[in-house]
Amino acid sequence: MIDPTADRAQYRQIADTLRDAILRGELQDGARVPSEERLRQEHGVSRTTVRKAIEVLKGEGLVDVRAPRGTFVRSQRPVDTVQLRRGDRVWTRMPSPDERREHDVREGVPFLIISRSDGSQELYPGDRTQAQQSPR
Amino acid sequence: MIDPTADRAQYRQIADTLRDAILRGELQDGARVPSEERLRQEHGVSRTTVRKAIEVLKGEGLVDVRAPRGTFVRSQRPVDTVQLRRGDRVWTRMPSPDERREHDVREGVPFLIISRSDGSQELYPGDRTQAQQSPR
DNA sequence: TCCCATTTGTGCGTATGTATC
DNA sequence: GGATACATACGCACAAATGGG
Repeated sequence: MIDPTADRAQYRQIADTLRDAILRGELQDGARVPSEERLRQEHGVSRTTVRKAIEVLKGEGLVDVRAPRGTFVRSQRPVDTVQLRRGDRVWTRMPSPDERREHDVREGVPFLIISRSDGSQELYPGDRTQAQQSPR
Repeated sequence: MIDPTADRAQYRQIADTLRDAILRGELQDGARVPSEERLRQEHGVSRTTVRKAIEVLKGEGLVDVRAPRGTFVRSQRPVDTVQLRRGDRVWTRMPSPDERREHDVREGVPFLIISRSDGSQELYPGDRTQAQQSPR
């Protein structure tokens, strides 16, 4: 139950509740998160507040909002593995909206970036890519 | 000038304008972004709309909101380099609010995660860390 | 110290649009 | 066509922290 008088903002409390449910596996990959209207009633808050909570989870890459179908728990296991070579460097940053479109990446999903020693650069969706050192 | 009748949402148009200014260097590292009230007047929209635009830029890690002082262009910090060893894997994901506090990471900044072959895991702030293959 | 203006944070209500089922 | 659900945008109000006088 959320507490309007608590030190923590109501929308953060709701986000905490949903995050817990996801991380505990109560809401599994692909599961539907209750609708904004449903959450609004459950927690006795405004729709604005519910939407802010969902925003938080989107920013963490935990959910995927597909309007107007609903909001769903995002599966986030790295599936593609990219091999690293000597001298390669790896870093990460958030994409711009244009880059998200171009690379088909959802909100809350960072890029995994590999700079090869020859100067070339490769961008990968961070929710399904991992880089690996050649085990030799 | 933003166009309320355009296909693109007004808050996205405002975000585009600000992003351009930042990327073109018109708003430099550490520079103050105009206040919400100022932007509201400039673009003739509601504060809600302005705040959504800022949200977008926060999500991209381009600005840093320090209430109630203002919103600032995020300055890029010096980059730490982490050495990769054989069998290491690298990936990325967004932190939760708790993790952001713990690792002193701002909104819109992803983690760079290194899994060592011994099973241990290291989390780094993605805005100031890169991983590198030992050049041997 | 105190007051005040500024600025962001949080939360409410409302309305309309649009895509899906 | 209708119900549902998310997107966008407006207005309002109050809180809290900062900084200047």
